[in-house]
Amino acid sequence: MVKTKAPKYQPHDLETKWQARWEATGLYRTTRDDDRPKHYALTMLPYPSGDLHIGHWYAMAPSDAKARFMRMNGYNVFFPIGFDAFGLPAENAAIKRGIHPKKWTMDNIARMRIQLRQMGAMWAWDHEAVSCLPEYYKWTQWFFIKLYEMGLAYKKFAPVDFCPKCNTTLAREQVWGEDRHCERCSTPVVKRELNQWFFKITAYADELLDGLDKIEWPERVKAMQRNWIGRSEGAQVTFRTERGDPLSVFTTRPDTLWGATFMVLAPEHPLVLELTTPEQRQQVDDYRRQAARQSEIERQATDKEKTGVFTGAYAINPVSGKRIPIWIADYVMMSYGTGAIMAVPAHDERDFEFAVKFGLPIVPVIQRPDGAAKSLVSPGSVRDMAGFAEWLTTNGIGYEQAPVGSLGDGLYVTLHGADQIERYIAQMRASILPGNWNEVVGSRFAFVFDDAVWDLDSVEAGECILARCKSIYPPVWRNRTVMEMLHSLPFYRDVLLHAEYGEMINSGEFTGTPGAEARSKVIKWLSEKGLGHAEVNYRLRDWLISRQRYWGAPIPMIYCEHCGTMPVPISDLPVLLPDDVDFMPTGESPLKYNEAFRNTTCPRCGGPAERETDTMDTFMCSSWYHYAYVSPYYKGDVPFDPLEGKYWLPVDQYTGGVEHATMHLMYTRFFTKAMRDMGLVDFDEPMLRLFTQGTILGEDNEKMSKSRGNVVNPDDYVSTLGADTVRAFLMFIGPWELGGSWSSTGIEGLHRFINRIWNVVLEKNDAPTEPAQDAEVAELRRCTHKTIKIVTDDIRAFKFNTALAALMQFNNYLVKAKESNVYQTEAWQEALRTLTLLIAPLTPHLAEELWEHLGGAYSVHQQAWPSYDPMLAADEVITLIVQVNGKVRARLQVPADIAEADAKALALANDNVKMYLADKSVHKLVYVPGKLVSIVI
RNA sequence: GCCGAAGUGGCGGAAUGGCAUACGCGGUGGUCUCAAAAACCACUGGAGGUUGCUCCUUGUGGGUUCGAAUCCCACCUUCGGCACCA
Repeated sequence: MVKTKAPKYQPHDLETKWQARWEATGLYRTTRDDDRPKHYALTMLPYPSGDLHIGHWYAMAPSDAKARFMRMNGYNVFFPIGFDAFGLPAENAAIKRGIHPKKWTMDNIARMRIQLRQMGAMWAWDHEAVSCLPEYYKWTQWFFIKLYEMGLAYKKFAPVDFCPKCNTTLAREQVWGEDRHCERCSTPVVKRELNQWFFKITAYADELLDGLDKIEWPERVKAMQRNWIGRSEGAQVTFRTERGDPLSVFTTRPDTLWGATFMVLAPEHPLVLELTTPEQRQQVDDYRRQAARQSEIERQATDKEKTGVFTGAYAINPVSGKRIPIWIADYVMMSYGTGAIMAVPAHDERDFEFAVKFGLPIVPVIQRPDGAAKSLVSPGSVRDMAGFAEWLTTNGIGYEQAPVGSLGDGLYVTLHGADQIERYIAQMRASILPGNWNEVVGSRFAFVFDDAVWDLDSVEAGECILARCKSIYPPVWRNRTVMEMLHSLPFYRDVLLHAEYGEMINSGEFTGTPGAEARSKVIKWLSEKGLGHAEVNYRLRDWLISRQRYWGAPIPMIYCEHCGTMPVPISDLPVLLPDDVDFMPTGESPLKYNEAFRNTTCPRCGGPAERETDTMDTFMCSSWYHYAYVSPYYKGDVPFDPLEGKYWLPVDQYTGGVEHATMHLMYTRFFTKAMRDMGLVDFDEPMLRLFTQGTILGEDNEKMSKSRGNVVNPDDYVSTLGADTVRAFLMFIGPWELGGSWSSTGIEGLHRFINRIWNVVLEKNDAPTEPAQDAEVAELRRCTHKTIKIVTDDIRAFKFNTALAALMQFNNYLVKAKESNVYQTEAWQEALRTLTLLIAPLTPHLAEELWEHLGGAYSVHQQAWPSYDPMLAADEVITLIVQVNGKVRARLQVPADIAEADAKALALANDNVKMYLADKSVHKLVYVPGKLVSIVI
């Protein structure tokens, strides 16, 4: 057969040609169109770091492919792009190299625009938004003022990380390592208290939580947000100090109130100074000073041993009336709940640890649900050790005989259930020798003496028990509490405390209340008595938006000595960032030293006033950028054109990195809810669907970094293999949500595939000499339509890797079919057109070129997505699997519509199957239509 | 510690109750060439074999089922998030 060589595939020429044509014809310009359903596709706003790296490609190319797919499926697709242009790297470049942040940023954007165009994405460049331009940040400032007017912005003192050597405040990501040192000079950072602006995101905590049920986001991201919001239900209970000051605590376990044997306040708690007795003053002051020096992170290190000091003061437990000591400790955080806790050491691990360390009393008030208890029978403590052991065995009680220190062998007994415990104690009472005791711990805490059984059911009981034990066995003189004594025995440790719900015990009138209703009953009772009420607490904190930096949107607030704090009048926006500032770090905003900026006049009294000199967190800019896109730099009196917004919003499909799960994605949801309450939008959630892609790793399976030297520069591959190859390879690596590693040989393989497509479409064979058989044509069409189905389903579900695998398989089939008589039939032409349309979202330039060669009308990207015909895709012949006792013994080619009886008969008649059946009788025959016959013998 | 994701050939991965290892990379052999590269073709999980076949294999151990990579239980490893949150 004679072949006419196709022109060589020259990706670079072809891609620049089509990019120019797409631009010239305005192919991706987007306008409202009420005849088509709209689809707002969005990929996360890039930061203009300088060069487009492979990570940008990995995030954006598949997102573009999906947007193109939606467009071919009849949607009016809006796929905008812009730049998150404020932020630290620009300012650092200014400090280090003397380039103005604006110039650095705008130069980077200019370079990235060119690189982004090389990707061949369908971006609506006419909607580009750059967040550092005054026309943009005017609206960022507008949002600040609106939030302020709604009471959602407020100012308070809050700590920032500060590097004493660089003399500058640091962002969270600039603080590194366990020892929390400065990213640039490795000096350990210190905390500084500064008066800063916050947004009251906590006002929407419940809505942010509940809204998660309404959006199609990955469960992983929703779980992270739920975790971050950290809603916990419980009660607020008011204790009183002995002097009478109210002292409120938050607890999730009001059912354990009777077991609250002490209280702990955060060292910063305002009541501490008043409560501390003169004798304890010195210790408390020292501890408070030490706690203040530590960073929040240091304080929160879990593995650290508990510390604390006694204030000398006492409180009254409101339910038991008992006098309990008040301590301070840094394991209690001022920022959560009320900054004070009731400590229930018997049912909280932290309180237990604290109580054991400081000799505070521990009383169990909740029954163990598992009924487990332990007892150690010391050598010589019972009348007849062997007989006792025998009694245990005959009563089905488990024990182990092992040495107890150097005293000889004892019995380590494990009990289960109230009945066993009861009988054990009775038996022990009968066996225990005078001058000894035995204890049962766990499900019951009972001390068996020769004349009585004492239960640990109150603080006082504990004291009596301990006193008697000391008189019997002096070596325990050192122990301050019964529990401390028991804790010294490792055998007991796992049954001393539990945090489960269970029947209330030792709790006055509530004793006997079942675990399931304990919490609600106690809360109801507390409310009736006026001692407390149901309460919900959140882990979520308000959003700190002040940055002591130059390169950000100035916070539009004015401080007047006479009129106080007030927002800049809307008509005066934007508050322009001055160009002429000194960036040298001082630990404060460079704007503070710009007199022309700082000094202003009061909009109310006209007198001299000062501007706020801090700028805003860049997460502010990115909280509303998807609204800006619909009409960038809008000139009206709201941030975006309401008509455009009404048509395009909200975002239908968002894609981006999972690293934004709790910051950006939480802030933008908060913004949308606030915007709804301002009357700007009529929906609750900004992004209906979210897909989070994984990370692209270096060839060595490690995160790409300059120091590792495993960074891949996409430009190198774009110039040689072409953008289409890079795009398609990134999509082929593996499931998009899992990320994957770069492979320089893998991308060659993809390039080969693209070349094979090129050749199968463009290389001309001689016409076949014989006409094609019907069966051959049917098979070709079956393959075509099956491929349409797979590729459609896979791209819709972001499974680009398997979509490409299906296309490779289809192409491999076409390479063979080309040598047969189906070549140049109508079915052949259908196959080539289909192949071209199916690859259009993945490799847009290649598809456009091939489409032109096939005689299709410009542009391939405006064509309808091919539909598949299930009748054509259906198999005529299937492989019927025959199993004998679950093992495959034969594969039969049978008509797809074979009758059950025929299939079974064929299976049983197969020679290999017969060998396994031999003379045995068939016990069961399973038939799955179209799949298999399973024979059980 | 809690929450989440993942574990399959030499490698990336496919298959979510019915042929394990699709597709690609790598490897081996071949065609073409003076030669090489490229391209193309064939083979490629392991072990055995009487080669028109068998056994083993999806992190480990159990279970459910005619049948399990897939469902259930327990455990191990890796990665991500949160972490003294009362």
